[in-house]
Formats: sequence, structure tokens, C-alpha cells
Amino acid sequence: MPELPEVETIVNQLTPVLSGKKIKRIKIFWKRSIQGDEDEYKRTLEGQTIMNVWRRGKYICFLLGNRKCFTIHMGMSGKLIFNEDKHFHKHLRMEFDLSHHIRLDFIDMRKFGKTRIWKSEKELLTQLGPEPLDSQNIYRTLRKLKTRRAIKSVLLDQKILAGIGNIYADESLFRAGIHPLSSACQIDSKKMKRLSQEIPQVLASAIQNIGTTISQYRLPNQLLGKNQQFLNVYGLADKACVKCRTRIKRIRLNGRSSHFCSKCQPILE
DNA sequence: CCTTAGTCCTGCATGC
DNA sequence: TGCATGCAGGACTAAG
Repeated sequence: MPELPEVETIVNQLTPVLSGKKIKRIKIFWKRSIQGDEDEYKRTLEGQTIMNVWRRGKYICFLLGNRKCFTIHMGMSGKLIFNEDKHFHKHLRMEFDLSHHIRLDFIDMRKFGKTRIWKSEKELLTQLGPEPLDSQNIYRTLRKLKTRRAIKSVLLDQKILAGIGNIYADESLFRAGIHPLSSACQIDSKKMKRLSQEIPQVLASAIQNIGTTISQYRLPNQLLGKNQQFLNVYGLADKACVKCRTRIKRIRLNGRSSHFCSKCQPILE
């Protein structure tokens, strides 16, 4: 499930290859991977040069020569791979034929991934909260929250902070010693500051480890990330906590599983 | 305002 | 062996 570090890693691999290349032709194999109609996609994308590639939250963004923007959200199982041969992947949803004989395939087994065309860079992703890579920025955002919502639910809310998903929310809360059900407005400023420092550290080290590989996830060059070796709680229910050997718990929160150590992360309210 | 449930999806693990 | 069931969840929507 590509979250911020995985998307960052993907963009780092895409940028040097795609910058300045021209989109010669696109093919759409699964209609619901696109938002808008096929003709509009062809009109807007084909013949355009890729001027810039960057990440915003969990979105990959492309600026085109016509000043329009194109985004890809990987959903749960999205992958972008450079495909040199004629091999037709079973889960191929979209194909980009670029200049210099480069072909980029969007493969998405579970079909949760979505692409979209935006009129301009200005109106791109205005609903997203700030990037969670700077601790002071995060603290400014989190300290002013008046909500009683569970902190885990807040961290997953892309309108508050953009890019954190289930894995890194659980890992950040573990490192900050905060129970995922803790009410956001009940967390004292010291703990909140700690959380604000842990989030960018968790994300930055995941980026350094070229992302977390859970089952299907692959980088554009087909390699695997290695951050999964460094997880403390995510996916480790019933295993011993690395700090205190207490059994890691798993609960359901907002329809998602949350993993935590009840001793290291005591409940606050 | 906030939570819950439903929707979209496929592959894999489990159980009988 | 094979079939049914449940689980994984990002983002969105509707209902309570």
C-alpha cells in the first residue's frame, strides 16, 4: 500500500527517466482507473511533454507542456513499471508510450488506483493538508486541533496531513508512546511535540530504506523496499514488543486494523 | 461534528 | 481437492 515514502521512492525513480519525454500514446484497459472520458485523456495527454514530476501526499503529479496536470494515486496495489518487452501484464490498467522507446505501465491488481487530469497546477489537490515532513509544521497543525477524534483517525485524514497511511500512523504512534484511540485534544503538548518529531523521522527513514514492501508492492525498477525489517508494530499482532516484550495488540478503528503495545502506548482518555 | 457501514476490487489464507 | 468465507484497506459517499 504505497504511502508517502513509497510514492516518494517511486517519484525519485521516475523523474530522471520521464522528465522532458513526450507522451506519444496512451492506452486505457480499465475505465475506472480514469476520471473523465477516454477522449479527454487522449486529447490532453497525447503529444505533451512531461515538464515536471513530483509527489504531493500520496499522489504522483505530472506537469505537462500544455500546463495541465496529471495525477496518479496508487490506491492499495498500484505499481508503475518500465516495461521494455511486449509482455502483457494481467493487471495492466493503463499504458504510456513515451518518446525514446520508453513504456510505462500502470498495473493495479485491486483497481483502487485512480488517475486524474487537472485544469492547472493551481487547482491541484487543494483539499490536502500540509506535507508531514517537517516537525514544526506538524506540531503547528496538530496543536490547534480541538477535535475529540481518535489520534490515529486524525493522522489518516489526508485533509489534516497528507501522505500518512496505516503503516506509518501505527509506527509513529508507537514511537511517540501514544495509544491510537487517544482523543486528539486530550494529548498534552509534550506528547504532541514528540509525535510531531517522530512522524518525519519514521517517514524519512522509510524513504532511506526505499519504502516498505508488503506482498505485492514493487518499485518501478521491480526491486523491493526493505523498510519492513524495521517495523515495530504494523502487522506484528501477537508478537513481542521490541521495547518491553508485551504482546502487540490489534484492534479495529475506522474499519482499519491498528497495531500497538498497550504498555508502551497507554490510553489517555 | 463524528462514526459506522457500504462501495469498489483481487488474491491469498483459512476451514470444512 | 475444492469450495465458501473472511480479510487486507484508500478514498469516497450515505445514513444515523
